Amino acid sequence: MGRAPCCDKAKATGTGGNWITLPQKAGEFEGLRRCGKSCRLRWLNYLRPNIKHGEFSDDEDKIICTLFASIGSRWSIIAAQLPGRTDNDIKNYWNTKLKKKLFGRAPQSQRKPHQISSSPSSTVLYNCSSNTYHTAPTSFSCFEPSNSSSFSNTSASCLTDVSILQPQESLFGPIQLHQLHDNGVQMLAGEASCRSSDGSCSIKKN
DNA sequence: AAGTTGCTCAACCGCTTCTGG
DNA sequence: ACCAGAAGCGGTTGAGCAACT
Repeated sequence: MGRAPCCDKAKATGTGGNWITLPQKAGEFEGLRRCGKSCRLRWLNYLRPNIKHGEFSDDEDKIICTLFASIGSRWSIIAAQLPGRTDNDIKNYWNTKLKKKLFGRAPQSQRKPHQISSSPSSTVLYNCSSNTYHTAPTSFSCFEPSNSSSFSNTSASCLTDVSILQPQESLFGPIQLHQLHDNGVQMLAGEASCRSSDGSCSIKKN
């Protein structure tokens, strides 16, 4: 009954069984005291082959920021765009480093442990020319993958001054991209969308 | 050297989603 | 349509370590 065990799909990568029965089997040999859920998590986040450990690259930063701006804290979807990174990894990276990088930090005396002082704004702006991130009151910036329509291409380049408007209402529907000109005029520059089925995102430039 | 504070990240927890009976 | 049970997901915690005083 129920969903097919994820291990059926994962046999090729080594779990080879049912997460619920795995700790029982392991316990027979090593006295392992873990529930199946913990085993699954440990496998997914740490033991799985091809997991990348270590520093995130600038490209990965950009992709995380862009996807967070457009779909929010859907870490599994964001992780799907970053081969070798896990949702837990990205979540931790966002909470401990990237958020500070984006939103700045309050004086240490005002902070409690494990707390980010400034509440995350729903908007993120990336300045292509200075290669920096900052908050913006009404718009998002986004990146355009250099030569494909998929974010799986990590060598993203900028669409200068392009903003995604009304992101909250457009989680998976098409999001209009507007280009801001020096004289303040906004021109429709393209459309971005994410598919809820597989979490892939794409940008179509006009 | 000892105590305090802050940071990182693996793991936990509880809720949601999915799927076959 | 409903239920049961398993996986999936995201928020949160806390141990261990580093930096600072």
